[in-house]
Amino acid sequence: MTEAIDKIGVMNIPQLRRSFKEQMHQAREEAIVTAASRLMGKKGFEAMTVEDVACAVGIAKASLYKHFAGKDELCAAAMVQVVDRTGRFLRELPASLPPLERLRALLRWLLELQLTDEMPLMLSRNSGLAGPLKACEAYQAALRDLHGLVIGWIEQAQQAGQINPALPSDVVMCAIFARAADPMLRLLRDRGTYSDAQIVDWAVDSCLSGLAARA
Amino acid sequence: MTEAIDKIGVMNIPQLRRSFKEQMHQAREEAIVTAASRLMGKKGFEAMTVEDVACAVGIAKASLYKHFAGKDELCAAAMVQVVDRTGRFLRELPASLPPLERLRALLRWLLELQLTDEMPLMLSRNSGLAGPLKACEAYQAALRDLHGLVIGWIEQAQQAGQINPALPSDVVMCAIFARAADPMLRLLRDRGTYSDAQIVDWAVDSCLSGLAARA
DNA sequence: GTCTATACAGAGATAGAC
DNA sequence: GTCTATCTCTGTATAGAC
Repeated sequence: MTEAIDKIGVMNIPQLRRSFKEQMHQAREEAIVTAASRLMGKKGFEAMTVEDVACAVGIAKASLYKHFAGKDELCAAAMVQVVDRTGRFLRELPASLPPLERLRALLRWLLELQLTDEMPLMLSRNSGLAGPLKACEAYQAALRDLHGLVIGWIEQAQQAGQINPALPSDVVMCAIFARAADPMLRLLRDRGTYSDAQIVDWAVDSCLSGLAARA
Repeated sequence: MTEAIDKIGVMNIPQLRRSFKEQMHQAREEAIVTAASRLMGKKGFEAMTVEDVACAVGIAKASLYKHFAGKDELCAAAMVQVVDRTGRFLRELPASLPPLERLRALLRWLLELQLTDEMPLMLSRNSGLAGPLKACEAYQAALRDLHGLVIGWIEQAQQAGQINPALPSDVVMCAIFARAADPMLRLLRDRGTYSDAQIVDWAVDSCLSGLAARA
């Protein structure tokens, strides 16, 4: 009996422990990326420091470098995460939702990401992360994936006469994705007169109306 | 005779030389601000260094500090300059131009500033200059001035049934000014498929259509 | 893998001679 | 007012003990 247990132990525990360690490792990495994402959303890529992230997670700066080669890689991982989350959100939309409503849902998602100070999907102009991100294959692939999805909906909405068919579909796509870093939200919020919900409504509405088919 | 000349000399030359010096001083400051403006447009506030600016002007970094107390003040001056230039442009529009066309001209101006890599009128999200700029009275005053002008045109266009009267005029204003830092331009330009002129046309058009009165 | 301590680099700002 | 040389601080990244 004890032999049997020992055997199980010998056979399995090392594997279990290894798996456990890996889970811990991955959990820690996720915590780091999430913290980086939040800080980047609040302060921007340049202003956020690696130390900030380490503090937020509760580890030492040097430990962080065991997980990520540097600030660029860490932030690129954060960008990949937000693109992936967006992709998941889009794929979970009810199958019954018509293309135009999918686009509206995407717009709202992008704007809310920005307003809640999370990592916006789009880098703002002149971000120092733009270069490293161009070289990050994981990011580029995730983005291409999103683009394919969205372009499809746009073309359907154009065929349905809801989106201006005179606009190339990639122009429409850029117009929508650009809202993720639209300064309008901050401008309006800083006025202090309107609620966040109201601001998002206006932004969604004016964007889609601008792309709608004309009479 | 020599006495007379001397007298003129004594009386006027000091004044002339002083005026000359002041002109030089002002010209140098303008050159500095202009260089800062360009560099800030290209690289952004954080990435641009004071040394960059000094090099571009052809002076030493320390000399620059005789003109401006620091980087913040220098960049604030650059922002004031671009706001002032925009104000001049708007006031020079032909008196016959109807309000909606004035707004269109403003939009085009803002977008072209951005595309030509000059200092955009709007800071992009999370710029480190945002704080200092809030404290800069000259900037705030210049901006208020612009706002008053533009709000007036918007209300006229609303009364003429061209701009959606359901939108508060300051919301329309924010929507327009935000285009100055709209990431859409960069996104489209990076695709490499369209000309700058085409891009600006689409951006102007989709923005104004989004704000137009609905059927 | 985590920590403390430190090296290294870049950029803002200043000192002091001319 | 301009210059060269320097200070100082901050932030990325690494060394080395445990």
